[in-house]
Amino acid sequence: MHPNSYFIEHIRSAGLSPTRQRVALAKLLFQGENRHVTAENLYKEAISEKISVSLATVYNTLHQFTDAGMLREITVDANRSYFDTNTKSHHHFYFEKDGKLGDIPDGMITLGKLPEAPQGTKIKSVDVVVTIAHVDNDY
Amino acid sequence: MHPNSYFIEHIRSAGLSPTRQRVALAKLLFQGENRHVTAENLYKEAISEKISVSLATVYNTLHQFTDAGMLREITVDANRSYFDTNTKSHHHFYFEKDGKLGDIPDGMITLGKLPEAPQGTKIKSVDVVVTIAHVDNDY
DNA sequence: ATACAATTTAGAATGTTTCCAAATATTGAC
DNA sequence: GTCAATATTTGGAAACATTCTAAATTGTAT
Repeated sequence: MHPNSYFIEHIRSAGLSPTRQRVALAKLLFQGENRHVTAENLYKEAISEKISVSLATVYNTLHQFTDAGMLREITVDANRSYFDTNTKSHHHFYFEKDGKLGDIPDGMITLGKLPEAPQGTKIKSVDVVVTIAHVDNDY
Repeated sequence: MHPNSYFIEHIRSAGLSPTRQRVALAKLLFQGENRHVTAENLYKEAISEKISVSLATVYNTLHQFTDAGMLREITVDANRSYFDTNTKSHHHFYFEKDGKLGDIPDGMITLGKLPEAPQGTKIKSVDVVVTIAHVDNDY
């Protein structure tokens, strides 16, 4: 059996052709633990693993995977987009110092009742971000 | 009494000199209702009100006001920073279609117990963003 | 294999934000 | 008020993430 068939299947079932670069990126993203990546750092990782792919393709692929529900886009910082391989609804720590994201285990935050969405609209997402900063010794 | 003395005082008490442009921007921001602005749209508003100020100064001023606790920066979109004149802890709707923010009235969302911040760090903020999208008629 | 369609690519373009060094304004001392 | 010292403002350049574009390459169905 092809060593990549799992990833190829994953991509196919999202309605995308399993191209060389999509398969390679899917391997980086979906083998192993859940991950939080930015386009730039996934691109650098690919390059350092000798995967020949362009930055534009990394952007395209991240968006295609997101549209296909394989990734979830997370907004925690006004200057960068993060993509989370865990698409189940959950919340995030954002460690300002190093720009890293962490998952908040399910159940650790409980949201109360949500307001209704106005007519003709729907709630697309509810995101909770707990931003963690260093303590400044303000004595 | 100087018509701007309220704003001048506000700026002084934040430890900033009340320059022409800071006073003018403070008037736009703090007279009337609470507001959600981006640097770009505050800049355009200032220009259309014949306030002579540069975009760089708008950015500087928004950050200085934020550092001084007069504004709160809100991250809802990966491409733009929003600043909220309401610095009390509260949450937001984000209307994707037109890039506008709305406040979620206090009490409409109740957060359960929060996790502890790791050693040497503290929770800087907890932001809840409810993103509102248009309903696509997927029939 | 071939042909048509989809994807990838490098580089240009865009949009937001920050940086810079020069010009201007503000402040505090007299 | 004037002056010198300091802080602020400014336009333009630079930085950065992201999107766009049109040409080249690859994938797919036959």
